[in-house]
Amino acid sequence: MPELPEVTTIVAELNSAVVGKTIKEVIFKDARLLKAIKPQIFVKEVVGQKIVQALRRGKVIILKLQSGKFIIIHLRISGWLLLAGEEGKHSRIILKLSDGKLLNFCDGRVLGELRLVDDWHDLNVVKTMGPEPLEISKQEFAKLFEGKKTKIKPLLMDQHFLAGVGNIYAQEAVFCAGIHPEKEANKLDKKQLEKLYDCLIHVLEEGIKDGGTSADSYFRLDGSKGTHVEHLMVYQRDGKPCVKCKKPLIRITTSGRGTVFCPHCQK
DNA sequence: AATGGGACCTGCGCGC
DNA sequence: TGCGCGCAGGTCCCAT
Repeated sequence: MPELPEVTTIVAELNSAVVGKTIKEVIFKDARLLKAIKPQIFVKEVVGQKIVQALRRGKVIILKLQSGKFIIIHLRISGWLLLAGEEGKHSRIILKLSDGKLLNFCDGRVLGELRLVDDWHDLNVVKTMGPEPLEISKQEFAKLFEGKKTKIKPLLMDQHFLAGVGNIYAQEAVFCAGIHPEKEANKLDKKQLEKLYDCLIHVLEEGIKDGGTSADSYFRLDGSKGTHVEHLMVYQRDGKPCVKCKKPLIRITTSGRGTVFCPHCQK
C-alpha cells in the first residue's frame, strides 16, 4: 500500500521526471478513477498544460499545472504510477506527455482517485487531515494523544489524527516501540510516547531511504520496486520468528485491519 | 467521541 | 491444472 514513504518517493521522482513536461493527450482505459469531473471537461482543462510542480500531503499526490489548477491523485490500496514508453499492467488513465512518455495511473482494484481542483487546500480529505508526522516535534506528537482512548495502532493510521501512516508503518512503529497494537493511546506514559515518536520517524525515514515498500502492488515511477520490504520486522511476517526474541509473531484483526505483532515484546 | 460494519473494487491465494 | 470462493485494505458513510 502506498503510504507516506511510498508517496514521498513517487513525488520526488515526479519532480525530476515529469515536472516541466506538457500533457499532450489523456487516454481513458477506465474512467471510473476520475471523480467529480466529466472526462471531456478534464481533457479540456489539462491538455496543453505544463506540469510545474509535484507535491505531497499525507498520501495525496498533487500535480500543479501552469493554469494554477491541480491534478489530484490518490492511489488508495492498489494504485501506482508508471512513467514509461508504453502502457503498464492495469493502466486505467494515461497522460501522454510532451517527451512522448506515458504517465500511467495503474490500479488493480480501481479504488484510486483522480481529480482536478482549483486549490488542493480545499479538498475535504486535506482539510480534515492531521499533521505531517515528519514535521511535528516530539512535544506536539505527545499532545495529540491526550484524552485519546482509541487503540494505538488504528489511531496512528487515522488520517484525521496523523497524515500518511498506513497499515505497514503503523505496525512497524508499534513493534519498534515495544507497544501492543491494541494498547489504549492515553495509557501510554511519557517515555513510551517519546519512544513511539522516535520509532515512527525512524520507520518512515528508513522507508523513504529504501524507496518505499513493495509488499503488494507498489512500484516506483520507473516500474522498479522499493526495497524496504526486506527490512520489515512484522508486516506480513506472521508465524515467522520475532527479530528480537525469536518467538513466533502472531496476527490479529484490529478495527478490521490485519495486524502482526510479537506478544512477548509488545506490551 | 469512538467503534463497527458495509460499500467501493478485483487480483490473487487458497482449498479441493 | 483448473475452478470457485472469499480475503485484503484506504477511505467514506451510516448506525449505534
